[in-house]
Amino acid sequence: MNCREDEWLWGWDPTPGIVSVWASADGHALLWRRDHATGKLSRELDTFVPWMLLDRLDDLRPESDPAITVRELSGPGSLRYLVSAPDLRALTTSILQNASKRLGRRVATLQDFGKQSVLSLPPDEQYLTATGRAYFRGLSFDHLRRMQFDLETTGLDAARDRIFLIAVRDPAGAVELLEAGELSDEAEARLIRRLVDRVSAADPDVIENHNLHGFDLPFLERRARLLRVPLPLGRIGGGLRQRAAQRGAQLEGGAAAPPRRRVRYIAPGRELIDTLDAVIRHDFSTRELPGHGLKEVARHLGIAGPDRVTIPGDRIYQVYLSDPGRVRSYAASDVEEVAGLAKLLGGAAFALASMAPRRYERLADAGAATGVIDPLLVRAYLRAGAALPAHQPSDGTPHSGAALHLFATGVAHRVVKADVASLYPSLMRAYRIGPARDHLGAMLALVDRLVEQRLAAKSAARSAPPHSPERHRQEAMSAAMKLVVNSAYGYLAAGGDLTRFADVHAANEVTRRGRETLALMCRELAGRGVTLLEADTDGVYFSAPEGWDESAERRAVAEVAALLPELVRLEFEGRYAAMLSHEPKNYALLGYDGVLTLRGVAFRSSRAEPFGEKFLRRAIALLLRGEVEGVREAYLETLDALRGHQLPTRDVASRVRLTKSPAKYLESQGTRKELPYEALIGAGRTQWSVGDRILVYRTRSGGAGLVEDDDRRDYDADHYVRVLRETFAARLERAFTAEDFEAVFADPDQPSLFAPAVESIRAVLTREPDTI
DNA sequence: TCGTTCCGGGG
DNA sequence: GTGTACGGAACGA
Repeated sequence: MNCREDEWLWGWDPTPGIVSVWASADGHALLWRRDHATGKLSRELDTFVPWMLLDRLDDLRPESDPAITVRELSGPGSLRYLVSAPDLRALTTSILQNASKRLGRRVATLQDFGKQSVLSLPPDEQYLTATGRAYFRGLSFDHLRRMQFDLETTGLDAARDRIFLIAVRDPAGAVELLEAGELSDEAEARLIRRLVDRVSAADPDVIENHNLHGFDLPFLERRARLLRVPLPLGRIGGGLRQRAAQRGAQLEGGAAAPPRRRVRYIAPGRELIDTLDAVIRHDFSTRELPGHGLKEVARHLGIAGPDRVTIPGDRIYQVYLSDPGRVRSYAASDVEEVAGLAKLLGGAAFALASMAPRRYERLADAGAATGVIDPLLVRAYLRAGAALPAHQPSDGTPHSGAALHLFATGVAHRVVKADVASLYPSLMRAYRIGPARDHLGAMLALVDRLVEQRLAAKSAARSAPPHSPERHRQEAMSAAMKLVVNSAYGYLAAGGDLTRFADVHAANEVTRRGRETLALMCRELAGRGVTLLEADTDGVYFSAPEGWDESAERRAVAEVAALLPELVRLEFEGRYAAMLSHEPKNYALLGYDGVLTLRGVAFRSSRAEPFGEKFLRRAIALLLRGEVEGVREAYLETLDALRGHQLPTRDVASRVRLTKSPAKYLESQGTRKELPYEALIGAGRTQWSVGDRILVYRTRSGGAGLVEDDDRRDYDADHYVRVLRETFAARLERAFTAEDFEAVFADPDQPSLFAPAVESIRAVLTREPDTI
């Protein structure tokens, strides 16, 4: 760590082992540090001089308070006065008083000045920014003492429902199940006290769960408050504290309270980590997760055990009453999976905490632009002694986006995907596009450094033994760096005055270069004889001419790659036997290994009836293999199965989430009947909770059916036959001429004299008018 | 039908 | 003293 750019990225103070920081406005900072060799935790008190940045000195009276020091920073930025004082609160009060006098109106908080006039960070971030310290130096993820707990409750409403069981996994991996035994205030209070005891005894650095901030902590806090049980989950006294947050617990506060104030909880000395944040962040770049729920994600990532018990959320307490063993197993699996998930996906936040001057838990849920890049830039400017530019309102220039082209629809063969990895940051680097007001060039310097060091981390990960801590560390570092690099563009493009250095003109220049690059790729590929299918932002699908083998495909991509600027790297991303191109961003791919991938809402929708999804998968696989007769057979079989009621009711039902309470639905029932609620009422249910998910279908008698444990098979076959044709078979429309489509999906009950023979039908590819 | 708002997750 | 995801589904005239 010697050069200036490295200090911008990592800070400069080498203090190792920081696992938590708690600083206060009077200049005291408590540090908890873990020794990497012995694993021992130490607590130390440090001091710092609280500071803030101001754009003017009008409201300071240094002559009357000699403890206040002012340093003027260099350069053109308007936040140019670095003001320090031993006590932030006293300084703030004095500034506000003076400002109120000067302006002749009451100025209540620093925020009233507007962020163009003042920058005042929370004490922990002042401390980290000023000292150049950061979390976790010399530690790997496994050095952290991590504890997981998961509440099982009788429902979702903390005002009414109770906690009856808590699964706790200690840092050594032992799982313990705490149970209330009965539904009473005393039993529940005892249960909460036992949880607090376990946390104190294990003394973890980190507490983790899935949706910890959205469910477990707010529920626990509310129950503890109602039962008057103290909740000292942190390492210093007192209960939980709060911070404002975008996602988190909706604060209840009366009906007239300001809407949607959300908070997250803080337990000083520990870091409260929600694996849901890590999942969302991961899916943001991969876009491959089926959902963000713990069970789905654990299954998808191979963390779930084969004997994982699943119970629908609204049945957990009922099941507990009749078969407590199942719920114990369920809850134990939850904390095990959370521990696995936190390690698998949480490494990026861990790595970010060793760069940016913020607490680990803040970096785990922060958006990368305002949450990571901005703190890095603030620290860089202060380190350089340079004044910071203030936020600037938009000049009205609209933001222009990426390109999207659909060149052909229908079925194509020998499909190749080529794309530019990290297109936007590459363009920023290649053409030196950065924020106009960033006079230090810190943003581009950071992006350059991150890209270079990411390559190093990737190669270090590859050469480390699989599953080793070193491999995990390097992979996590690489993921973190990718996250920051890819959000650099988002930082530029952020609307309004959200980010300090936001610059629409620079952002538009990036997208313009992006469109230009994509167009060049498409033209050059087409010029080499391929058929373009679809191009989106940074990548293109094309179909290779008959007779090309993989090396010919690669050669074409490499030739085009050579025409692009240095740093903009076009890569051969994959090749597929066939593709069904339906609409922009909606397509199916059949790999040479036989694996079928469906993309886009047309092919995967959460509400889709299972029989239709199964038909669609089967029909598309056959279609892409050239077996049109098979497609017809699949269609006829599904028709027959529906008409003969051979399919279980579950297969025709849609999964819907309830958004109206019983009372609210009864209010509107007169004006509009809705299938899900009619199904509930028809099944004799008068109580349900908003958020419950149910399976509903349309019955033969035109009513609404609720799928429970039984299988009544009284669904309206004609209705589902129409659904089969109109919503599922219709997804194959582009694959055929209109006449052929009618023949393939003709109803045998309504024979047509002039239909072409299905065995002679071939799928087609149709050029769309889109040109470049 | 179209624009706008809400949601994702947790029991 | 938070952060501008994104794409579908539900809502409200």
